[in-house]
Amino acid sequence: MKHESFNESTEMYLKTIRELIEDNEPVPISALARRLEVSTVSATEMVHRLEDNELVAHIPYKGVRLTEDGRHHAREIIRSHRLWERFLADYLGLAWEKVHDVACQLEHATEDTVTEALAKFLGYPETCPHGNPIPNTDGQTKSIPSRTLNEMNPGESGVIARIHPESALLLDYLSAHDVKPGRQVKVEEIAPFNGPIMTSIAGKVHPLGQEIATHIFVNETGEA
Amino acid sequence: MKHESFNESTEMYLKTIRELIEDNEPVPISALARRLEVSTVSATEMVHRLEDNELVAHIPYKGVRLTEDGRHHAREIIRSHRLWERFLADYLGLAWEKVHDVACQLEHATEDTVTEALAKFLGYPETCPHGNPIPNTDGQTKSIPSRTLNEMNPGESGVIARIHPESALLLDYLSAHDVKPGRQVKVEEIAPFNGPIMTSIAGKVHPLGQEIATHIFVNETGEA
DNA sequence: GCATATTATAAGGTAGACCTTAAAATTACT
DNA sequence: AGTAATTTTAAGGTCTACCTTATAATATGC
Repeated sequence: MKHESFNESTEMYLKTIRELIEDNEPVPISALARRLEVSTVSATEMVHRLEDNELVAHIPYKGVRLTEDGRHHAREIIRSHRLWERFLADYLGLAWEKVHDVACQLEHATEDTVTEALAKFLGYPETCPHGNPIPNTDGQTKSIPSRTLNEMNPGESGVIARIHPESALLLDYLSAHDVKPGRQVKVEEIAPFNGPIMTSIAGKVHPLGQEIATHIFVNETGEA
Repeated sequence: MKHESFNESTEMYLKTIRELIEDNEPVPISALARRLEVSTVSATEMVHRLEDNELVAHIPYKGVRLTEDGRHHAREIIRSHRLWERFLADYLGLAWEKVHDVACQLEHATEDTVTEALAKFLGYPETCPHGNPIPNTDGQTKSIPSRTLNEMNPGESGVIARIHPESALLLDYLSAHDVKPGRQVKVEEIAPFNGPIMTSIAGKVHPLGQEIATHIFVNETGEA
């Protein structure tokens, strides 16, 4: 396992690929490009560079997979990111919805030894403030069994477990509507034609769009 | 006072210029280039870019001065750097000689609001672990009245106050020889022809080169 | 005052990470 | 099987921050 350090772009791609992986399917370059807000041509170019560095494997017309090396680096970046988020929220008192952006900068400025020291200082927390698991050094990520809000049916309720993937815009919106891990949520009604999901959170009713709902993971507690 | 954010190169130049200022004299581009380890041509190009952004004023054949804006940014970076050093040393337990390099990365990933929160968390420390003053928000930097070791005469002694400017190589060397702020130091003898300065620190005799000595600031406590 | 440094400018080049437009290859749908 | 959509490749461009080599301008020391 090499311990090279890569630049910010490389790290962003690796991290994003890992965030977009679902069921071990290769991640389409178009999905990558969308998330990173670059053209597909640029993303393709970059994927070639990542291939040269043996960080990803590209299956034409299918997508990219992380190599062992790539997975390792992605994990370290995500680990660093989520640990910094904990620090920023718990020790510096920065707002829940702001820590993500700051951690996005800090994650690239942190080598493994520092990440380790930070983890120790924080007492090896298991999740970031948005509920996402902090991978440990040996690659174990505590999987959280939960469904996304858009998969739930009217009448079902649960507890918000995590927001994923995060973005400043999303977190700002959710924060303003009091949607945070730990909150009890109930699906009241789903409007037709992919309309908003009417949810009640802390006594109030919030209409949440379908796309937003895919970012909200809920631990079900039963029907009501 | 604008609150733009600049890239790492820009910040490194501003910081370096501020570190090289002495007696308000303009900093020669050659000195800048040497410290940043780039060619004088590259440094000149970059200085032109900084001029375009109104961060520095260049006096041909003399050197560069920071503008009001440039000074402000340089101060914020140095503030952030030294606060991170305190955090890394005091809370994460990283080695005295290692924190500089790590802080060099973190400083560029930190916006002013985070620097503020960090300062508060740390209890507004006045110096970094290497003894350098942490500038406060309104531009005040506690000046430390001290001489560099190479200006001292045989027989004089004092307490090491600060190491400046810092670099990984220098700090590693000094750490290995137990040269740190707080240590009592006495100049025993100065070898001729710019030879080493024989100093006694904590009972042991250390020969220190002239160049290294210019980085060691001492508060005199009298002669002996 | 003149030769020697030092400093500045000019010219041409590289690498990384983007961009656009356009054409070719492949996959997916009916 | 054929068309439409997606994906990839190609070509040409931009910007930043570097590089080298070479020449011009200014300073400094004797």
